[in-house]
Amino acid sequence: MAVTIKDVSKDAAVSIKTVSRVINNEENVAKATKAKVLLSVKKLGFKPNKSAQSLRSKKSYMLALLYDNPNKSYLADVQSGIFNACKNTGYNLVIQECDYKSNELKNDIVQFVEDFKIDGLVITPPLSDMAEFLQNLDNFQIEYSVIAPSTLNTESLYVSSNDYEAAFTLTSQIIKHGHKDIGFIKGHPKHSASHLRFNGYLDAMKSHGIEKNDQWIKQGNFSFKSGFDAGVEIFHSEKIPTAIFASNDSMAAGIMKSAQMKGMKVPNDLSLAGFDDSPIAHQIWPALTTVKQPVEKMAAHAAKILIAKFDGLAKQTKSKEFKSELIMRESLKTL
Amino acid sequence: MAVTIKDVSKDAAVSIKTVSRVINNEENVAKATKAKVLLSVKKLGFKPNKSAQSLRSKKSYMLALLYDNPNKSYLADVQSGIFNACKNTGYNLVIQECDYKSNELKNDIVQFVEDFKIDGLVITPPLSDMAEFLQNLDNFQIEYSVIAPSTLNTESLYVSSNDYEAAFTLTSQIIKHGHKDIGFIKGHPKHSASHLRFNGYLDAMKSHGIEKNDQWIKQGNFSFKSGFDAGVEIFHSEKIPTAIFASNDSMAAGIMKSAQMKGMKVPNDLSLAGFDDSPIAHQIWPALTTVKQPVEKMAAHAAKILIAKFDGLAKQTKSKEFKSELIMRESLKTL
DNA sequence: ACCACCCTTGATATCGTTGTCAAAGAACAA
DNA sequence: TTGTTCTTTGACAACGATATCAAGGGTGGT
Repeated sequence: MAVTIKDVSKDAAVSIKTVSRVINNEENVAKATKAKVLLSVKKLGFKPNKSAQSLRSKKSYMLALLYDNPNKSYLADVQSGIFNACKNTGYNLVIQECDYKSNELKNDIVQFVEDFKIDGLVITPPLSDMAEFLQNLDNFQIEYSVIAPSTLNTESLYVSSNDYEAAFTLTSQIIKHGHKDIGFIKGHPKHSASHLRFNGYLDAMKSHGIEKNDQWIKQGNFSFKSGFDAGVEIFHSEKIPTAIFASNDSMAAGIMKSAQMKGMKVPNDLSLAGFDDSPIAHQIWPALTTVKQPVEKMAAHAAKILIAKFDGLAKQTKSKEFKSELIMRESLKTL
Repeated sequence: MAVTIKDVSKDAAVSIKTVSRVINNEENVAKATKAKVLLSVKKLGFKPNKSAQSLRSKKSYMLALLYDNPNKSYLADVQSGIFNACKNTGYNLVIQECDYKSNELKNDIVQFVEDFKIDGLVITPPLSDMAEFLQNLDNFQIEYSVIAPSTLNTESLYVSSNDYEAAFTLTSQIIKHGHKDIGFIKGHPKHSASHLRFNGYLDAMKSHGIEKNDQWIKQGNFSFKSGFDAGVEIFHSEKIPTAIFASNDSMAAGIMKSAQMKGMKVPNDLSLAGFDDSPIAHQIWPALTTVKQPVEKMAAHAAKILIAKFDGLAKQTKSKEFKSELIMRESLKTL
């Protein structure tokens, strides 16, 4: 049989309530008592029973990851970040796939949270960009933290990245490599990152005094296929750009495929840049110049600020912006 | 306040124990009583409180996925399969990363299962191939089901795939395309799938009366880099094969990169085949001929047989072998 | 010396289920 | 009819924590 709070209380010669106070870090426990209890806890190897705690305290000690994102590698990184953050905190993670287009989404999620008594949600794009959806969570007093939201509400918990800045820098780099004819593939329109990256590109072009060419700017949706299709279209134009910046690596890989199928050589005939540093970025040849975001760290932090709030340590762990890193690889060539 | 068993018992005018019997599908409840209770359950929207059930019955209603596998897309498929299987069963999934090389692995996992009161484990390669590890779980009476184990113990719960057969078929296809000089890249030696696939290749070669060439057979470990390195080595040989079959897609992509860097064209100068149908297989150009395993279905089934056992329905859901499917794409060309 | 107040502690109720065990009723055999 | 067995049901304890509330002891002010 496992060690219970009762065993500890006997061993430490205090009441069970006192043990409870110690393990919950409550105030008003004499230092000596606390030490005595902690000793017994350690000696007996006591671990509180989650079910009992949960039953009595109405907390589930469960976070849920909400996603509607086909990018497996992104998702895997997010998950792994959250799992690491949960380790040794007593919190656990459950994963919930959603359909951001569903009309029932709002209600489904509220139902889900209530059914499983989820303590808090970690929300990924594009759900993190749906203001009405988040508002609904607020109305039901559901706790959540968002990854890369579009509007930085200072009251809510979030982690963000510097997409605009990174896109600006990368575009500037492309320009510095001598390119002027630079195409752009936009990401999924529901993701705020798409707009941030696009604006970074636009502003970099403008600030270097380079005209954009709308024939080379295509709408994609972050999928390989949308990149491929955009490539096919662009290569049908009368004039072809010397470089294309795609808002993520999958689309850049799609463009590369369409270029190679046309007999064009990357980077000799066409320079390419992506975004995200997904595995695909270095598993194709030539490898993609791209921007690496600390996705795992961001996800971990998103979980941490939630947990900190639950444990009453909100002051220590706050919302935060993370910096991305430019990764120069073979797909970008000096003209 | 949520609806409890007490509310239901009042509404149905029976004791709480009877309600408990109904929701747990126990025997010896009169048909009429059962109907009455189910009606109230539905009417009030009663859902049993997990924590209370768990506390009293000593079950956690949690499965854990054990893995030590760097392949994110494989893992994502496995996860998603298990999640689907868990849906509406009341079971939940937690994920546990392990280090298969660790000496403490055995003890760590036992500890983990006891700490979290995990009801059962779903075990993926290469952990599923470690006989001693599985034996240890048996000793501690920990329930588990394995995905693609090396030795098919009829007593244990497992799902397997026909790796040998698929590798045999694919190799035969390559031969039918006119190739005789066929290289092979072996997978991670600790994965039983590696040996099955290799044997499928060897036997297909033999049965078509084709000599293997050991210079073209390299040891890999399923990683992109190991494929790349193997390619570099092979392309240094005096004679170069006309086709290479890599035990997974990542390695095939690695070979493709090394070939392209050498200026070779795939499939004109070299045909390639992979295994797994990972996303990368169709995100490179030319797209890879490969073998698609129903990973998600397999994982779902692995979870199902576990859950069936817990719910006393072991007879209905049994261990099973799944068939893979050959996917012909551009990377394989007729000589 | 006395009282008020705060800090610390514990006895006991409680969360929402399932387990135990016994009782009531039905069914069957003699 | 009577006793035996089986089916169905319910009263109450128990799981292992936290919540409530009251009591004991120390401190400081008067």
